[in-house]
Amino acid sequence: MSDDETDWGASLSELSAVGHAPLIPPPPSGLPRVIIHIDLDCFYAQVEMVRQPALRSQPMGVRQKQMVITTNYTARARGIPKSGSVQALTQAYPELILVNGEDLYEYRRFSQRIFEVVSSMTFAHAVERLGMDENFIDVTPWVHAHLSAPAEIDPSPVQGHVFQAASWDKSDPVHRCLALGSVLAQRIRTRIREELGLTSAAGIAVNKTLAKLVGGCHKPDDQTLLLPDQTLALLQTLPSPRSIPGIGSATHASLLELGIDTLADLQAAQVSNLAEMFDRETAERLIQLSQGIDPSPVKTSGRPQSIGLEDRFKVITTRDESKTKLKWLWGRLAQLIYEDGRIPRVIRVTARDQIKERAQGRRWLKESRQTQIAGHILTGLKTNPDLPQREESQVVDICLSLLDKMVNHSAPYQLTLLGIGVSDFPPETANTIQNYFVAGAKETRNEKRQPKRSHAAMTPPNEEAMCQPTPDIDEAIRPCSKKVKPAPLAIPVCDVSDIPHDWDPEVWANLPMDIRTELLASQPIQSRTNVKPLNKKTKSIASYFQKKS
DNA sequence: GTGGATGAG
DNA sequence: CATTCTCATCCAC
Repeated sequence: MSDDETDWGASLSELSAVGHAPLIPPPPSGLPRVIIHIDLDCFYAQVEMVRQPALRSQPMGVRQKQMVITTNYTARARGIPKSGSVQALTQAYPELILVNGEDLYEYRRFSQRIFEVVSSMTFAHAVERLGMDENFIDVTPWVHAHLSAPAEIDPSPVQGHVFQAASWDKSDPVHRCLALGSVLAQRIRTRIREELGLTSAAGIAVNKTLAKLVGGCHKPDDQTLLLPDQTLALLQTLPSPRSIPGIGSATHASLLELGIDTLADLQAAQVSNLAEMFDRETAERLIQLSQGIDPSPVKTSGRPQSIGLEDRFKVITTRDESKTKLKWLWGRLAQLIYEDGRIPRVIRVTARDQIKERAQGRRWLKESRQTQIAGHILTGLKTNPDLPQREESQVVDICLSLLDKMVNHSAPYQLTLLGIGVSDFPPETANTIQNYFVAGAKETRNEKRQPKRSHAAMTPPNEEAMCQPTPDIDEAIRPCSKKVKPAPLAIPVCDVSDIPHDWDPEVWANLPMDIRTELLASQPIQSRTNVKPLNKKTKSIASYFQKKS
């Protein structure tokens, strides 16, 4: 037990990745990983403020049905909570302006653009999305490359806060690594603000869990660095094991059953203590997480594996109402599939039946049914956001037949949720580098489409019949619902110092992200700072856009 | 492959 | 506590 109280146990395990060989990427010569976690401040509210700048000075929140899911910092400065029920908040704070955020369309777009900005600045490094507004970035290679610059010339000042700064040692190479990470984090956040007008918070640490946790120390619009030797100090500030990302309500409940109430209890636990409720691997992971040890790699997020829409409502009791709702959902989903550009092979319908829930004594009971969908039905979405009439009714009929598997229309039921989702996209073979450079092959690439129209103005069908209409509070300040489209995002030019010197930055900047990633991935890391001969594989492609000198 | 459980924001 | 509207992962079947 005494070894758990020394505060360098965690950092040691991080430094030498022994014991986690299968999970960890090859450890960079004794130095720690450097992970940045970027978290947008009250994301939905910020997006709405960008779309409507007049909202900036107002206490404002974003509403979905009867829930206020986030408020802006103007509201929070007045003591308004981050979230709550519409009822409670509007009663206590009549000045609070609410914007409807049930349609995630714009948030999705901003989220994609944030990912693009981050990816464009971090080159071939892994960027992993978490939800709409968070990104993990493994910047270890960049840090490594810049660490080799003479330390005396570049003392690499820290950007932002250092958690418990007293133990800062500028000559410690581990501290220097993290300091470099903080410099990059600051640049990334600045770029997100410049390009998109959004502020964010960041955490810099040796793994994902710690980066995320420490990033919460200074919000909004600021960043915090965690030194490995302050890991336990940070963890001691957490009120409960539930505060650890990865320990959700179910795991927390299981821990409580085992008599593990506090984080200290979990830190001191043995795998054998947890064996009743968890398998060995999970038990080990939970104990490690409680000690700030997290070997999980930052995974590169690709395109989504599924796209879905759900709508909750007061109640639906007939097949006809369901059909109307499904038609409306499908119309919106078709637009999203069109913009994605890939044709899914599976379609899924989700439903929630209050009567079934009560019968089974459950608080929530979501059911879903899925089926393969014949290729020819959806191919129209490759070129058009709307399907031909025939195909559209085929899709709606398929959805209804899936619904029929869940609800018995000859017995009473009360649906309170319907959703449609698609998945099983064919693997993307069109994005290979060969394909891109083959003459005339450009059109075969799976380019992301420009959105044609916004669905923000679309309202659910028969909404008045199916649910109590909620007064549009935001209409009060937005009498003319002017569609504010965010300016198209130009992929920013990289820092010249960060790409090989003989590559033309302008050409580089105009290359699609996947091509850049492929090129840099094939590029030895040292060549970003030192000139090295191109290897054979890269040469032929790289020569296409080398500076003509 | 299907559908539910869990966890994330 | 879940509320809302998602998306990913894991796992029994």
